[in-house]
Amino acid sequence: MVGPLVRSATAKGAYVNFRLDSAAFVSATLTAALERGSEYGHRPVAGPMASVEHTSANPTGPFHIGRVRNAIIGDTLARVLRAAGTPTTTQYYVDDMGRQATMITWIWSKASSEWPEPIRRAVEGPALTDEKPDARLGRPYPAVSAYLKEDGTAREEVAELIRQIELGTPPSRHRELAQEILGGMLESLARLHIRFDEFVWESDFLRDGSVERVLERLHHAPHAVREENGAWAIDASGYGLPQESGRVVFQRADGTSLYVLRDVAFHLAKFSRFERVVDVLGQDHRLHARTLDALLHEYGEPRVPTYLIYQDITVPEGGRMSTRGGSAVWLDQLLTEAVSRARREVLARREDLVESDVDRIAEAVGAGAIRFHIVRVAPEKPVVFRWEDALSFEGRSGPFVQYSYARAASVLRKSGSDQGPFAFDPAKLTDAEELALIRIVARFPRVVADAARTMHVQSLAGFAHDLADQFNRFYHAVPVLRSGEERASRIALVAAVRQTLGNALELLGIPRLETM
RNA sequence: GGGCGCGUAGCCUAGCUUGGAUAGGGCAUCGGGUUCCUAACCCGGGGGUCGAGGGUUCAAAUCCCUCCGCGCCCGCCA
Repeated sequence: MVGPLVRSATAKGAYVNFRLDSAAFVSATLTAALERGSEYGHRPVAGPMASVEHTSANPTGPFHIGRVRNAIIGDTLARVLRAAGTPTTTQYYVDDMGRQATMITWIWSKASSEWPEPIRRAVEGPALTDEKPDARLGRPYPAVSAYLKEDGTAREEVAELIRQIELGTPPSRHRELAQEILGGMLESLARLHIRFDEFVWESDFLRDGSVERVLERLHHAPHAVREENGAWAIDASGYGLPQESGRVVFQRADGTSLYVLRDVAFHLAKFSRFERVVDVLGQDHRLHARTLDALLHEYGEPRVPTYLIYQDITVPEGGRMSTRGGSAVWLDQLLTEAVSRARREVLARREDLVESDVDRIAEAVGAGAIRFHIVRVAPEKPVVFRWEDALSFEGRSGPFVQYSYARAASVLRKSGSDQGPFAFDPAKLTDAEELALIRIVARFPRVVADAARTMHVQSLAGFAHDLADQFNRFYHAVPVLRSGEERASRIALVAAVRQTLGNALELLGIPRLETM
């Protein structure tokens, strides 16, 4: 039991207490953090590849923050997996085949003078041209959706477009419209430092024949049944699925494919490239996930994806965020609000900054506040959106962590040896606040590995807060630059904290600020 | 009705997978701290039947059962 780091082990009641060799522990921790630098807490990249599919929102309009929860959880997970040594590809599944995207094409295929009156009325308002494409092109969407419920002729027009898409002859502007809207959506996510490695278009699985191949095999699956009207289904009674019919239809009577069938094709493609396949899904997709598992099993694919399910973000009045109900809080709106508030905070305490620095800091703080606010809560917990919580810059928040990082950076700047080398003597780091701080720094690699294994991305936020919190205590209790013979060692400790805090912020996708 | 998820101080939340020491934080509240390395900070106080009940165990927020409340889903939609 006793080794290089353990000085003694004693039994106490039901516990064994280990006493660490403090100097060796301090030395090992600081050396690791300082020498490994941006790789501290990471493991070498090796081994099986992973795919993380997240966000995948229909290209029909701007993000509301309910959808953004998916993006933030997924992006953080991908970062954590990579840090834990798993080569990870993020995938955005673009649904260009469903009614949603088709409704957009339907309305924009008409000159606005031909738009049905209720839709035209709904989008009347200030000039639309300076809006982002997702906002501009997505504007009629809620009205179109409502209109189709009332108007059978329009519904039939949309159905005809869907058939054309299925046949591989989509309306001319179909994909371009989706692409343009998606571009606007991604612009917003980029402000949260969320980007994707791949965009997978649903229609591609039809075009390349993989849906057809899946179909051939599924027709001969163990529990495949043909309905009287010609539709194909799986008798899912053995899978414990709650469908009232007991069946999962995967091909319509007219021979066209259903979403879950295309998703089977997508996942087979994933399994051919990735060892670990993770889907980040809202809780409303739980049943879809189980259905997909059942179909993969019927197909003969032994693997199933790992699902990271998150609960909806609701509004205080109750209910999910709804575009139609007008209860949605848009990401762009939230960003604008967060950044302008951050700007006020910066201006209130800094008079020495040039305008461009104020803007840059405000943008980083606003984005940091939003990301942290979402990721700090376990995905399976429901979240009620409240402005005052989302815009909190104090306590357990992104800006608090960013501030602590900037504070450490400031100390190092003033130390005159910002970039090191950092020499330390463990015998000089004996204060209780110092040791507490070092213990948290030492935890980081474990936190990253555990988060990757359990997909508990919220623990990264917890760690970042704990480290920032203890650093602030240390900062108040222990002088660094004004200290005597401990000075060099304390500077090294601050450097190790800056590095670790910076690495944690990187995993959270929150910008590091050298000053704020 | 069935399936799945959630329930921890006034509010928000960690811990639950792998059961262990006085259940950690944050917001709010009350009281303090700035001639000194960034006060987006720090120190201190008050505030808890871990939804309820039962069970397993030397030991339960954590595992099992029942119940209650809330959410989601149960389409030839996506």
